[in-house]
Amino acid sequence: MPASLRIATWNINSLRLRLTLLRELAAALDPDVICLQETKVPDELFPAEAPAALGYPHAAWRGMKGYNGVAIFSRRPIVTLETAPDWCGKGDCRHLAVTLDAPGGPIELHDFYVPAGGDVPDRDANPKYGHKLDFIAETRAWFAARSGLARTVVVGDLNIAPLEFDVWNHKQLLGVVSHTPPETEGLLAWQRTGFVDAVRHFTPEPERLYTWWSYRNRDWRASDRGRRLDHVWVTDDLTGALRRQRVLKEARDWVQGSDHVPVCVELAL
DNA sequence: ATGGTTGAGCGTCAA
Repeated sequence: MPASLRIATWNINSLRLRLTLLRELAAALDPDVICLQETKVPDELFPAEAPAALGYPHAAWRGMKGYNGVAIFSRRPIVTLETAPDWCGKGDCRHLAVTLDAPGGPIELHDFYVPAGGDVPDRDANPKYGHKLDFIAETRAWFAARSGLARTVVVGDLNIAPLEFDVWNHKQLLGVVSHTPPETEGLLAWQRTGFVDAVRHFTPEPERLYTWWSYRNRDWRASDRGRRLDHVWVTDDLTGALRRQRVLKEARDWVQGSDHVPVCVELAL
C-alpha cells in the first residue's frame, strides 16, 4: 500500500516578511515538505523555531544578507547533502540539497533558486544573463555526470518558462529574459539529464500554466501576463509514482503575497 | 520609449 508524499515549492520573497503565510500554504496544500526560495535572511537571523511551530520539525537553510537564500521544511527527517559544487563559484546561496527519509526509501531532493538574469538578453552587455546561462550549464553537466540517477526530485524557482504555453505571449517573450531560446533550450537540456516535468505530466500543453505574475500590473488576474517559472521535476523512475499537481493560484491574492505562487506535487511511494 | 511594484535596508540594487 503506497504512502503519499507531497512536496511543495514556493518563492516566498522574504521569509521573515511572509512567515505567517506559510501557515496558509500548509493548510491549503498539506505538504510533507516545503522548499523555499528567496528567503532573504542570513543564517544567523533565521527564525530557527519557526519550522517546528508550523509542524515541520526537520529543517535546513542556506541564506545570506539581502538576496537569494533557500530553505527546506520537512515533516520527515532530512540530512543536508554537501556533495554539490558551489555553482559558478559565487557562494550565493541558491541551492540546498537533502536526503529525505521517504516511504520506500530515501529521496534526494534539490531546492534551486536559479539567477533571474537581469533585463538584457546578451551576455556581453549583461553579465547577469551570462551568469544565468552558466549556472544552468553547470547544473546540467553535474546531473549528466551522475550515473544511476534515481529517486531524485528537483524543485525551485528556475526563473525560466521553458514551453510555449508557459508564458502569456510566446512570440513577444522570445526576446524577454526568462523565455529566450538559450534559456529554454538550456533548461530543457538540464531536464533531459534524467527528469520528467511533474507538473506538465498532469497538465500538458496547450493548457496555459503560470506560477508568477509581476507586481507591476494593476490587476494581475485581469491582465494575466503570467509565466511558469517554478518547477517540480522527478527522475524517470518516479514517473509511475506521480499522483497529482497543484498550482496554488489563489495565493497570488494573499494579503501582502509573493509574486510567485506555490506549486505542489504528490507522489505515491 | 518606458513605465509599472516590491523587498532589503538605508545607497540603490535586484527582481
